Amino acid sequence: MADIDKNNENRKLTIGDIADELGLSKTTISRAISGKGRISDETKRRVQEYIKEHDYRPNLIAKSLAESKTFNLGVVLPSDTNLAETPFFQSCLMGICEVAASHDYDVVVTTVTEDDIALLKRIIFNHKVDGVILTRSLAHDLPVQFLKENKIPFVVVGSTEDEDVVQIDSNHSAACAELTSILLVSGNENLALLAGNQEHIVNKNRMKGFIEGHKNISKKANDNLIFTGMNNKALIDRAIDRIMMYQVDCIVCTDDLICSRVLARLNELNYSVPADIKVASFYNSTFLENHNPPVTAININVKELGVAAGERLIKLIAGEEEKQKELINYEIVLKKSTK
Amino acid sequence: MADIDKNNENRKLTIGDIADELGLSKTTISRAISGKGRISDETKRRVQEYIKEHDYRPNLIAKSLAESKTFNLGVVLPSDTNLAETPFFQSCLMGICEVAASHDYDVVVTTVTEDDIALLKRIIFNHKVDGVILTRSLAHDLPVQFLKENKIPFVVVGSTEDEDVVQIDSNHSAACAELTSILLVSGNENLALLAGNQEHIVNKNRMKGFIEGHKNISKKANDNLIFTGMNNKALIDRAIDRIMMYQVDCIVCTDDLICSRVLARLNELNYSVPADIKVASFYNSTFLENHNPPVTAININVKELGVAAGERLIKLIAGEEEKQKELINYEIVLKKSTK
DNA sequence: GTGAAAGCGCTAACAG
DNA sequence: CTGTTAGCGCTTTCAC
Repeated sequence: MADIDKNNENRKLTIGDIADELGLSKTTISRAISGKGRISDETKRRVQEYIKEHDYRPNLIAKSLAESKTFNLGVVLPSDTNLAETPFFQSCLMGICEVAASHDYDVVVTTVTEDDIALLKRIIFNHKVDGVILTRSLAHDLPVQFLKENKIPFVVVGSTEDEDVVQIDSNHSAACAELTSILLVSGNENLALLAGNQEHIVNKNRMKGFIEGHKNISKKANDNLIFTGMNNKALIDRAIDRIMMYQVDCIVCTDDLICSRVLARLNELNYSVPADIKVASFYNSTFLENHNPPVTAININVKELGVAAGERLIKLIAGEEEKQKELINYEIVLKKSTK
Repeated sequence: MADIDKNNENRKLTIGDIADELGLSKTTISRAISGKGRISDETKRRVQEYIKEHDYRPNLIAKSLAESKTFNLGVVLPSDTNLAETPFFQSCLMGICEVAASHDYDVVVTTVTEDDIALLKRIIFNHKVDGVILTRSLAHDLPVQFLKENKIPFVVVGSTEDEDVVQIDSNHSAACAELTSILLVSGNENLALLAGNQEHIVNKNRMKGFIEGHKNISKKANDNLIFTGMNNKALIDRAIDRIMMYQVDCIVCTDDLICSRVLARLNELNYSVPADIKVASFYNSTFLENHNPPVTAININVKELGVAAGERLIKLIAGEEEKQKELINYEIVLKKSTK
């Protein structure tokens, strides 16, 4: 008989069970839960009491199917090896998880490389997510192109030239310009820049800031002292050799990874910071803070970036359009490495 | 008429559409796709050809509902702040994503803190995942307790005393014992240990290894030189002051975060490594490799750990039981910091 | 070898 | 204010 099933302790409680138990219809139960549609306070109360008491948990899968919504946000992390070393993505993810949960969403993560977005395609074609957050921005951005083509709501943490794309970023070029100007007016005649992969928009913007920081005080950056594509130890070491042949006062790095190698190399060569040469970074990290001497850098609250991205995506999914670009604050932290 | 709907370009192709189009039943299409049940090679071929041609994507949500399976693995990341700085979790996650995708699973992440597992409860009660991977192991482990009570398949990356729990880890105590012995027999009389939070099983095991490393060569670790709970700068600095009053030859740290602070502090105090004092770490990182001098440490392939965990969980979900504990290899890397 | 029909648990017109 | 009914897209008995 049917009761056998219903009495089975392992069986999860459904909306139908509650309906039977309370002598109501499934619709009414559904309404009591969602609050949609008209329903008397009395029945609503009865239903909600029953739910509390019996610890009912709605089946989100069923809801998903009925509403064609997954209540999942997709987060795309780069799996290009060197990037896994950056705490940036992790902090950002934490922020996203936090907002997601507070809006009753969950987070599905997937990885891509610069030229392989198969795993992103997977979660889209399998209908696993309602929208996507990209955690970096590239010059030739496959994910952006793909998501636009497929009309999937998405936001990017970072900046792009593409005006239709919703972007959440800190104002890297402004921040870098500001720090650069500060360095220049505080007695540093010649700055050298060690910049990362120019395929990454963030690095481009930081370099732009470096150049603007010069312009802002009517100087011109020395092209011979700008090194791009500093992806590995060997390249950085070679750049430093070149730099030390000029009258450079301060080495500026676009990120903490480059900076960390720069500091190690200077140490190896027995140069002392800041006595022999100063060092600053456009991206802060605990390592740079812990370093001796502590390193001047630009601080951004990455988790907040994730939170903002999550909130925007959820609004986008709900169909609420807003301004396309959102900037979060930064902070310039002057430390001993440039004093 | 019904055709209006069917001709709608935006509508996703369903199993029913294919059935109509090919003059077959939904059942047959389903069988052709899954390979389950009897079906003629000819029809199977026809269906698969149609699918390729029209780029059909099955709706996993519907499949989930029908099979009561989500095809999602839950990954629990700690959101206790200091841990976000560790690339460990990120690398581990990359590994999990990789296996997941290769087995047609996706990855849902959540966060917990030492004493708040509300977000883990969320994904379980909402039926968002078929199983869970815990990425750290605590002495008083709320997630483990909760998952056991609710009979959810799960594996932990790390070790626990609880024998029923499926564990994937590297053999920390053995590795640490080995490194400790090596240090002792190569001329270091007195070793000091700076250990992290003992609530984390991994730190306990590393400390155990440190002590065993002494025993193995018939020595005894000096209790006065073992410092636990080294969670912050101030505590570490104070420990170092104490250490420098003894005849310590080498400072051993349980992880790279502690080690990074140790190196910075020694530098501040104008001690030179390895001339004045040697330094080693039980956990390697790019920072320690990039440091000058490079730091002796224990290397483990974290991504591999994630891969193993993912594979085990997928088997567990499929109902395949296996041995409870799995150890992956480690490697001891001797560098200049202890020479 | 194939199909009809029921069902997974929920939502959403449409009636009353 | 509440119930009836159909449906989301797929799987799975059970017949034929």
